[in-house]
Amino acid sequence: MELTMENIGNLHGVSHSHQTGDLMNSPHARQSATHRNLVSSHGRSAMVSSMASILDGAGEYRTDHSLSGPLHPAMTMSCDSSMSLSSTYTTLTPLQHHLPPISNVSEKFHHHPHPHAHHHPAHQRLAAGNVSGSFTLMRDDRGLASMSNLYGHYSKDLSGMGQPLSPLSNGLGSLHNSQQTLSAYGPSAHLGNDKMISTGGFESHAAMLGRGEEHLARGLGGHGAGIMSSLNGINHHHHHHSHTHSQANGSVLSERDRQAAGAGGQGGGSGQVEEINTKEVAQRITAELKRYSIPQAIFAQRILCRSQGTLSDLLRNPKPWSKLKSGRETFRRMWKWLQEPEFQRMSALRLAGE
DNA sequence: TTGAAGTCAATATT
DNA sequence: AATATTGACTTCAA
Repeated sequence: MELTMENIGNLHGVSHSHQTGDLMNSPHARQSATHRNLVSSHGRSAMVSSMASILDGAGEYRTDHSLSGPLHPAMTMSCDSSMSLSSTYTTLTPLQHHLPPISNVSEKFHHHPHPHAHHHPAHQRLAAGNVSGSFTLMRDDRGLASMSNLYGHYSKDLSGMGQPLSPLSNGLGSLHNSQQTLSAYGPSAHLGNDKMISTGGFESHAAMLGRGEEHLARGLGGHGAGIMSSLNGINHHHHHHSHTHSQANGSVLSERDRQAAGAGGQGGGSGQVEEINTKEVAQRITAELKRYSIPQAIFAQRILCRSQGTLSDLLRNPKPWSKLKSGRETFRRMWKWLQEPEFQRMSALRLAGE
């Protein structure tokens, strides 16, 4: 999917070279010539295999993409290059399907066509049928719960919240989500920037699209303050960076970009073409990782398909969107992850790693 | 050819 | 154990 987005994004910009570039980048292609290549390859194979299982007929799919065009969803697929070919039908799949308009929530799960029913696909299934709000929450909860099994640490967070399970806990669970929302607050203040994809304006869209979670959390706003403070705290603490970024704030982006957005704009936009407030995303990712005790290495590898060192650097010294080239893809992934409901995030972490 | 952007893998720190 | 830093290396665009 992301490819799709990428392509679209790049369209107005440069030509094909770009998209291919991205594709090539992530995988192993990079340092091919070197000896390292060998080394990297091993990790690669693992990924590939897992991917294959996820996408079941991956191989076929590629060749035959025309058929499955619409179905392969924006799901949590990991890195891999399989889609390079799929770029064909790019324009059509707006990534929208990712956020089904309420009624079709169940569809979402289709994408998860994994052949092996091995684990506990159960929770997903259950979750499916429902529509917005409250149900979404339920799903989340389940997701988390299941996750906790896999990752010991996750549970800790839950316990910390004080309410393991119970209907109410659902509410709370999503609540802590709100931290994201709150962050929206922060940046806007700093940057005074409006058009970033960051939580602000975008969020409403998301909500409209049927993504109950976020707006819901937002509604609860009350504690936002508390969380907020924590974020800010982080900011302040880290004053020690020796880096000389001209852009301490990070994101001063452009006014003119929005035209681009508008142009491409179709309302649906789950926002792929938009610019991302890298600083904010970095903060939020950092916060989430901490919250769930997800090590950078895991996140980097499974969600971003990057190394721990890379992630660490991106998190600490995010470059402004306007200065990014292919590196945008990485931030898009982070952003996308942030946009997903808990259970999906977790499953993504899980899937890529098995 | 050169330089910037991105990464990785190894290594240093915490 | 997790995160931070760094040197090497590729790719892309002047």
